[in-house]
Parts: sequence; structure tokens; C-alpha cells
Amino acid sequence: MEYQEAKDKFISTWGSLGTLWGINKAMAQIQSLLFISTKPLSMEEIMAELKISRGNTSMNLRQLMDWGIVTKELIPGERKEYFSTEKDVQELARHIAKERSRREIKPVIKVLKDVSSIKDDGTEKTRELIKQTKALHDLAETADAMMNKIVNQEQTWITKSLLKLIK
Amino acid sequence: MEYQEAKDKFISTWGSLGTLWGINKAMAQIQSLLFISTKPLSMEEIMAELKISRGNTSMNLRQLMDWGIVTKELIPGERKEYFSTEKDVQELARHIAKERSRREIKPVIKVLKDVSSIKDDGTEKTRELIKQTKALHDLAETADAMMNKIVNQEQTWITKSLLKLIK
DNA sequence: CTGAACTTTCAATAATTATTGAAAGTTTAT
DNA sequence: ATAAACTTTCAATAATTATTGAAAGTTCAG
Repeated sequence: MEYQEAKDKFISTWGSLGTLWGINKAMAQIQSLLFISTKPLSMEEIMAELKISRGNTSMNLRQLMDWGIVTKELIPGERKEYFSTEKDVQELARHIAKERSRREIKPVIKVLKDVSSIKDDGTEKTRELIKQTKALHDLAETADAMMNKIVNQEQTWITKSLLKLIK
Repeated sequence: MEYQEAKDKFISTWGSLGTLWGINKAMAQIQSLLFISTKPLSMEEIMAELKISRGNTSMNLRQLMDWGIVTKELIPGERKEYFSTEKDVQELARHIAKERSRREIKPVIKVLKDVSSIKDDGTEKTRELIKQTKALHDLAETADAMMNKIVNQEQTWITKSLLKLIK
């Protein structure tokens, strides 16, 4: 497999995996492209590589910046804006996990908590609703906590190693 | 909050969370309905409760059965088919994790492996592609393995200590 | 201040995905 | 074998989501 083929395959596969981490195709593809690029890319370059419109590129870059995984790089003397993504996979995973937790999981946990806290009127169906949503609530909370612990643990480890390097 | 309100809230919230585990709205809503039902439901009942068509109900029930989280219940003397879902959240999580791993994560890991195995021609861009896809491959593999370990409750010292950290 | 270089916005449109409903298919009782 | 009871299929349609592109907005050099 040649470079170009491997590159295209990577971008389209990673792009289609977007759903797995809750982002759209264009967003995922832009991130992929930046992830394997050896230097920051301009909007023009991204548009050309992925064959998407200026507007699309602009909006998706903004979303990626909202997610905290893409940053603007200002190159001295250049008018254009350049973009690059977090290159460290651990750090990338941390950002993604944190954002997904905040945007999607936490709000659902809140609803599960509310629903499982309704008054038990003694009927079978109410009891079942309470019981099952409570179980789901506990599971969701554990899973969310675990995910955050794992990714933050990684962060601690990285920070520790970094500190060692500095000393 | 009354029973009916709580029930509707649960079904629509859990339904909209469908994307999180990679299924569509109707599928997620049917599963939710069954999850809090005190008895197996017929197609008619599901259609009426969720206000969806017969065809839609049929197709989504089939998909839920493919996922292994809904089963047909044959009630003696009844012509109609009844459906129920796995009621144990741990078991449910296990099934979902296993299916997602098989359908989505494993194939992506395979592509990452192929892409990261291309011949190093010495150019910077090829080296970057290899380096980054390899890092992603390792991360994906670790995450997948860990998820399976956790849901399969194969509690080695690693997962045990992780669980302790959370509690 | 003006114009060139660049980015953002957003209404229109395209692409994708979900849903319907009626015809075809299946099963069972008689 | 027939008909009633029920389920599945799938072409048509609706709903949703993504994408475009041109106008409006911004920034900056001269």
C-alpha cells in the first residue's frame, strides 16, 4: 500500500468512525487530515485535500476548536490562519471523553436521576420504572466516572513524567 | 412528576441517547419501552405506545433481536408474538459493548493496523502517518480490550483497582 | 480611509436516513 | 384447502442533517 492510498484509507475510515465519538463526517475528516499532517494547514489546503467547500471547512473547524482538539496557529508574517490538531493520542482521548461526558452523558444521568426519584405510588408499573431507571442511573454514573478516571489518570501520569523530565 | 410524564421523559431521553450506542431513535425507544414494561409487549402495543407504524416496529424489533437485546416470547395459546428486552443492566451493557466492538471498533482497528504497516519510505509524511496511526491503533486496542474486560467482569487487579479508585 | 486578503454566516439545496402503509408472505385452526 | 390472524417487505415519501456558495463581515497594510 502506497502513502496516498494509506492516507485516504485512514481519513475515510477515521471519518466514518465519527459517529462513535459523536461528530460528523467532515469534522472527523478534517481532524484526521491534521492529525497526520507534518505541519499546520490553511483553510485553502484543507478545502483542496478533502474537496469540501469554504463554508463547510470554516464551520467544522470552529466546531473542532469548540471541542478543544484543534487550534489556530498564527504564522508570523502570514495573513492566513493555519490549523493543527492535538497530536498526542492520550490528550486527544482526554478531550473527547471530557466533552462527550459534559455534552451527552451528564445530562442523561440527570434525567435518569429525576425519573428514578418519582414518588412510589405502590403500583407495579411505577415500581418497575423506578427500579429500572435507578439501575440504569447507577450504571451510567459508574461508566462515566470510570471513563473520566481513566483519562485523567493518564493525564496525571503524563504530567508526572513531564515534571521528571524538567528536573 | 407523575408516572406517565416520567415514563415519556425516560423513553425520549434514552431514545435520543441512541446515537451514543449507535442505534436509531425508534430502536432505542422500543428498547426503552420494553425495559420498563412489567410484561412482554405485542407489536400492536408497541405501535400504539410509541405511535409508530407497523413496518417500522417490525424492522426495528428485528434489529434489536440481531443485537441480542430483545427476544420473542411465545405466550401459550396466543397467536401474536410478544417481545421483551434483557432486564439486567449489566447484561445489557455487556451485549451492547460486545456488539459495538464487533461491528465498529474491531474493523477500525484492522484498518489502523494495515495503514500503520505500510513501508517506511523515509519521507517525513510517511513517517508521520505511520507514527500517528500506530499510536491510534494502540489506543483503540487498549480501550477496546479494557471495555471488554470491564463489562465481562473479568476483574483482574487492574480493573479491581480502577473500580476502587472510583468508589 | 480604502481596498485587498481572508473568514464567517446563513438561506438554499443536496444527500442521507427514517418512516409509512399497503401488498405479499407466513402460520395456524378448522 | 381456505381463511383468518398475524408479520415482513419495500417502494414511496417524509424528516433530518450536511453542504454549498455568495454576500456580509473582519482585519490589516499602505
